[in-house]
Amino acid sequence: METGTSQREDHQQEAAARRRKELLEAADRVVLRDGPEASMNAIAAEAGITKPILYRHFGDKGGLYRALAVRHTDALLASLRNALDAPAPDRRGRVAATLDTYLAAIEARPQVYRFLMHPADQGQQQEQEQGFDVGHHSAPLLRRMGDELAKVIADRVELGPGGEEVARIWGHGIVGMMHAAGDWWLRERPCSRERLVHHLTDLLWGRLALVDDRIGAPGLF
Amino acid sequence: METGTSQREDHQQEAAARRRKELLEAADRVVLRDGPEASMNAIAAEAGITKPILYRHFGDKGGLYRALAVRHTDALLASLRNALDAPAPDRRGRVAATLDTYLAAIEARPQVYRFLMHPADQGQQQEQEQGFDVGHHSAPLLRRMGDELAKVIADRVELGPGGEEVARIWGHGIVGMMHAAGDWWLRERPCSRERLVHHLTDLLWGRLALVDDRIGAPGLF
DNA sequence: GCCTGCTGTTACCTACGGTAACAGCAGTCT
DNA sequence: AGACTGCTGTTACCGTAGGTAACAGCAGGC
Repeated sequence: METGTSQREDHQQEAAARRRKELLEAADRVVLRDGPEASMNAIAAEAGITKPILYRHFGDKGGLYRALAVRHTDALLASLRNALDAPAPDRRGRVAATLDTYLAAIEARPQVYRFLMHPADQGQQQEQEQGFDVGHHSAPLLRRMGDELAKVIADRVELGPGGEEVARIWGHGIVGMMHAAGDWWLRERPCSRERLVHHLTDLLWGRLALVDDRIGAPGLF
Repeated sequence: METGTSQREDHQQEAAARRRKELLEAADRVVLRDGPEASMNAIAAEAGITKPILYRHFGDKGGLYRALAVRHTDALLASLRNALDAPAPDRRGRVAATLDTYLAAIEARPQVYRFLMHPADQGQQQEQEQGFDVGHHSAPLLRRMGDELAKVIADRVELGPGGEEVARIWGHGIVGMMHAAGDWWLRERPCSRERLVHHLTDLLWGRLALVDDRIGAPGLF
């Protein structure tokens, strides 16, 4: 019959999924320790096994890295959505809270951040039916955040005709602003997180348009 | 005496500099053809020599890549400064022109762009007295652009007390916005360059603060 | 003629990603 | 019971990449 077989298959799939999780956790530890250039050997050793098993589970290095990235990206996106939906007096408050959530996350775990943002360009092979569920879920973090924010903007703000296009542009632009400023801030720590959030929100709120030209400057910029 | 020796040294240095330039041009061709993961062997072959010479000139792969990046980055930054200084009716016009210059550049030579922006994280070794002039001139493009824009903002806009901090934050934020939006746009080509520039400038000009909430939305974002 | 400092070579090392080929051990089918 | 399947795990290997001796030749200054 089929039930016996499928029961067994279920058990095996379940076991495989558990194993996969264990492997991912081991990989996580290594990446956290060694940075994004952790080797497959090192990860296998940390997991207490040898390379071929890793390859059976994840196909290739890119597969493993994608799986890892998906986990972290999902977690970060969830907390961002949370901040975007949290109660706050006004839209500006919510935007500031979301920026702060992001910055707090990268501040708390810079190694993870480095791994997600600078994944050493792990090749652009197409789907190729590897059999894993990673698919296009693996779009790098920046693009995924941009897309998500675009959706939120298109949903919640009235932009008139062509608004969807504007929402996408703004989504990716804002995410990029947050990312670059965060990256720089994380390296140089030139000020507190609050001040950074405040000034970025100011920028987004159009203060650039409002400030005066410097006296003596040639009226430029 | 010393004059003879130093004359000779001058000649040698000069010859070395020429050679270096030739090698860089060869490397450039290979990178343009093969993308950022071009191998040292391939570059050496293109230059008509073998690996050790490359290593004598550039120390290691990172050194070569940095030297290449500096060339392209300098060129791009020069054209951006140009756009920022060009005559335009108002500040908004200048900002739009600068955005457009950047986007036109990455549109014209996406391979170079990919090489500069996703340089496969070529390690973070400190200076180490390698003897080359690369030094901290090699800060990745994004950070250099951010710093440059920060200078321009601080110079030309009156931001009041603490303005330098604000200028740096804005500089890196704006550059990040431009970069992420450009990266996304280059991949998806969802609209013309003009529209992208227009909407980004709008964003920078505070339209986000001005638009109404969508009717029916929970008043959020 | 000898030394110095470059250019260039061949030949090698190490480390990494990736892949057979094989052994063992469940549970299933006959 | 035994053959079969599908996993887990291994050792041992391959190709290629970055990087490094060690050595040969060739200019010019002493």
